Amino acid sequence: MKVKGKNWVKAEDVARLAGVSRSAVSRTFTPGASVAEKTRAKVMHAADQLGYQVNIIARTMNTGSSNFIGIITAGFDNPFRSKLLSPLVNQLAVHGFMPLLMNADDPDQLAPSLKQLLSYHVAGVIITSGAPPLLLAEEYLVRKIPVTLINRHADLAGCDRVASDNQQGMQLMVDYCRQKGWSNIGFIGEDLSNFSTSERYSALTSLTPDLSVSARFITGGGYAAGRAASIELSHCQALLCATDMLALGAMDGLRSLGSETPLPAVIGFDDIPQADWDPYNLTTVQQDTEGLAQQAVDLLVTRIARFDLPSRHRAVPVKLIVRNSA
Amino acid sequence: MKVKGKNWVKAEDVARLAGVSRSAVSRTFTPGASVAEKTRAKVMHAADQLGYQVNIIARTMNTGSSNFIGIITAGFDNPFRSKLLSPLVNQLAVHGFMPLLMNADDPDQLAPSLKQLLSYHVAGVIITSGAPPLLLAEEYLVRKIPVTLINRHADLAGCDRVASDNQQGMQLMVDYCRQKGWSNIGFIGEDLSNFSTSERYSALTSLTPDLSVSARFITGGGYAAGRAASIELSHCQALLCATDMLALGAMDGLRSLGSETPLPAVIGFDDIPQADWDPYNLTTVQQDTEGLAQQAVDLLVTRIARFDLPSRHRAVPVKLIVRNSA
DNA sequence: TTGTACGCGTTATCAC
DNA sequence: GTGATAACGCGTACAA
Repeated sequence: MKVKGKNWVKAEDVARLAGVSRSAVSRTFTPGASVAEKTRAKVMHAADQLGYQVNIIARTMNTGSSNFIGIITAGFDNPFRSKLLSPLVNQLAVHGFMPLLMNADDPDQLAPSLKQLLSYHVAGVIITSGAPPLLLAEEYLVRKIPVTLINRHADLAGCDRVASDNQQGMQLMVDYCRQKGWSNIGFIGEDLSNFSTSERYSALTSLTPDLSVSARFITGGGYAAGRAASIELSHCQALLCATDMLALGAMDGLRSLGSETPLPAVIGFDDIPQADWDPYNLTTVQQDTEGLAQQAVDLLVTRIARFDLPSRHRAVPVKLIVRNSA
Repeated sequence: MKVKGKNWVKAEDVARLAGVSRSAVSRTFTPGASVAEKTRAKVMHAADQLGYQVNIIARTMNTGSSNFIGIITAGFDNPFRSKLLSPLVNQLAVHGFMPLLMNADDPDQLAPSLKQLLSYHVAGVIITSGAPPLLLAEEYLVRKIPVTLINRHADLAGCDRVASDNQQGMQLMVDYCRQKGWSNIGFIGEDLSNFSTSERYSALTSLTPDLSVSARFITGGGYAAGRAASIELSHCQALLCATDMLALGAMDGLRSLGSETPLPAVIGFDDIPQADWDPYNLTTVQQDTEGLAQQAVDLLVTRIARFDLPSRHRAVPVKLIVRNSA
């Protein structure tokens, strides 16, 4: 005798109690199936009584299409990515999808992780900014599994992409600088291999042929990196940072110099919760995380419905939040 | 003709290519099954060639036990919870489990979420501090699905619990205060219905019969809450906070008063990354998130193997990190 | 509208 | 050690 650990209530149990066939139960729980109102009522009553829940595993097996979506991201410790995770999970839930979370902190572990995800027959994959190289994602596209990138470069044909409007964001920053009369500008970014940094930087240079721009790119791109980089750029009038983490570090770096010379203004990008804290009061370009999540899920859902679509790209508008740091 | 979207490679395909039976393929991928080395080699070769991955959905259906673990948490925006999420996901992966992430930000949405999770036939559930009332979790225990709580009260018999050693943490704080000669102490916490706050507060009162302790409990328990509460407690010599977020807010609240009177020392609890930032340099009790995650998963795994176990509780040691705020 | 019968891809069982 | 066969729980074409 097989010892199955659990004794799940199955459709057959409900059918027996309701005095109908098993198919009737199945139809009751299948959206858009045809069941007599009276039968449906009987079934629902019996189901409630037994605490029946459709076994999604079995349903997936049968229909061949799962409602799992892989979310591949790195560094939950990064406040912006955490901030993005919430609406992402919520949006997926709205569409009836269940996220499978994969941590890509360790680049070496990414390949096996992606492989493993495959065996869950995910309906789609969302890859966020922090995650390492995604040549591996090709495996998904070959299998006609949609891949959506958030704030990443579209290294791959056939996958959709949503990103904050970096061009607009830098335009806002530059306009603000001009308005203030700052012409000697510094830029702090992560590695140039980082999509957000490189796109924001190239937007900046294209917008400011007339201004003096000195830039520092620091691997890692966290608080400490910003802190270090700012010290080398203290002669600027304004420091534009590719992320808020860099900006907050920069502010502290500048402050550590003492107040002998006037300190540069600092502008960030993201609007993480910490930007609003007293010691910073950071002026920053706010990313619309709700919007990013909504667009990403929408792209994914439509492509799941129909894989043969041209690659799409959506830019989500950003907003300048003026506080005291600039 | 049924139109299945994908053309997954199945065991049968591998079997055909390898010139063996489907069972041989299954055995090759089933840990601890008996296969001739030569057969295994043939199978592996064919599998690699076709890019075969075991269909976990089908395996789950058959064996009756899934490797899904539900993680129920609220507020990824809380740095401490984000910090905990990483090792949790990693630990689960180590044991071959796949986390299903449920956001419990909206208490009203929690009930349906938990119900839904049930239909994935999760092998177990982890509930973290932020999540709303868990009477609902009883549904799981009735079905013999293990539930492990992290930094929560064990409202329920039969579920395991892991928490930082709050008693020890408060002892460290109090010892430090005595050593410094502070006898007029303030405490800032979230609601008393919050487990961490209430346990830390009662530990504090039991440890300090001889000292004067005034306390403020503020719903929400974030940065703003700490900021507001601190102002009412500025007469104290030391402010002990139930979380780092409260502590950081408290420091800023105190600073906003100007430096007319000497400001109280501030000690936090968590050690989130922001505690180490320049403007704060917060002295705090560090929670061992790796340890919490490891213990939680261990408890879960052992109870999955054997449900009839007495309720267990594990306290994870904490550590005082002395910085400049106290 | 309802019930019967089959198939989804895998693992477990049982003869060989 | 290996291959045939029976489950696992559900959706659905088909016949009634």
